[in-house]
Amino acid sequence: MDLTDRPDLAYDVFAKACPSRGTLEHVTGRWGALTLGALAEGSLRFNELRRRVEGVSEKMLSQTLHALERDGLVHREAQPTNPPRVDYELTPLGHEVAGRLLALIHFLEGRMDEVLGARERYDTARGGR
Amino acid sequence: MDLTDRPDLAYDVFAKACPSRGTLEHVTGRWGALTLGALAEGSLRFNELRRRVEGVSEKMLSQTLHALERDGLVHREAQPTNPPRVDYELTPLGHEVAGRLLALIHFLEGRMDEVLGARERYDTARGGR
DNA sequence: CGGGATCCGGCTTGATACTG
DNA sequence: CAGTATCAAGCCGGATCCCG
Repeated sequence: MDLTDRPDLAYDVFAKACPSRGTLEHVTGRWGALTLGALAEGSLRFNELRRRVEGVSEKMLSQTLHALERDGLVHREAQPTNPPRVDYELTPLGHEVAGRLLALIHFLEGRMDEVLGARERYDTARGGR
Repeated sequence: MDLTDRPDLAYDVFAKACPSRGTLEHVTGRWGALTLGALAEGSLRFNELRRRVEGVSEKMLSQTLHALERDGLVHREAQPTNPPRVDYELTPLGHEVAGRLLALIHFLEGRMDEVLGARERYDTARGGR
């Protein structure tokens, strides 16, 4: 596949002003990737997500969920009970995206020893500085 | 697959302090993803990369390449000629990562009309604000 | 519980200039 | 060509307070 020769492609992520670049960043961003990964198992409530995605703040989780909902990858289901209950789940499109994302994540997790080995070699080669 | 039940997994990206999270960010980050995508076609020189990845600054490209090289995903081949010539290419591990990344990118590019449609619906539903 | 609004410090980013 | 150094700006992200 030749990436330089796709004249028919409407949304080329390599183009500066293309909206696909923005969506890619929502999906692969620091919290977007982990949020999608967490929701791939099934629907979760706000604080369940917060616990699953270690280190995320309320603010960033909220922000991330809004972006993903706006892009049509996540569905928000609010029940007007008291206390309120809100469930987040992937849309069909979100599931397809999450599947490809998890393929990448799981591959990386399985090869981390190679990555860590490369890091050590790189660091010792370039001396302690 | 149940992500909550992987007790044997050494590098769980959902864990806060896990090095896999850092590597995932190098790979999926704003410039990391595009750099790996560009190199998936074949080796490129510094300024070729800079032109291919629209909008990246010299500094960020340099920084991105260092991180990817350190993680063992990119190989740097410098020839001590004058003027200097440096080629960057993916390692075998880098190719596997880039393949999975491109699967995600191409999928998103092909579904951008759905995403854009969802955005419009979201925006008009929530009034002009 | 499920968020929104605000403040604020610091890391990241992007120009610009400089070097080999 | 292939970068590094420097610096100002701004956006990200955390903390906090608030509300329904």
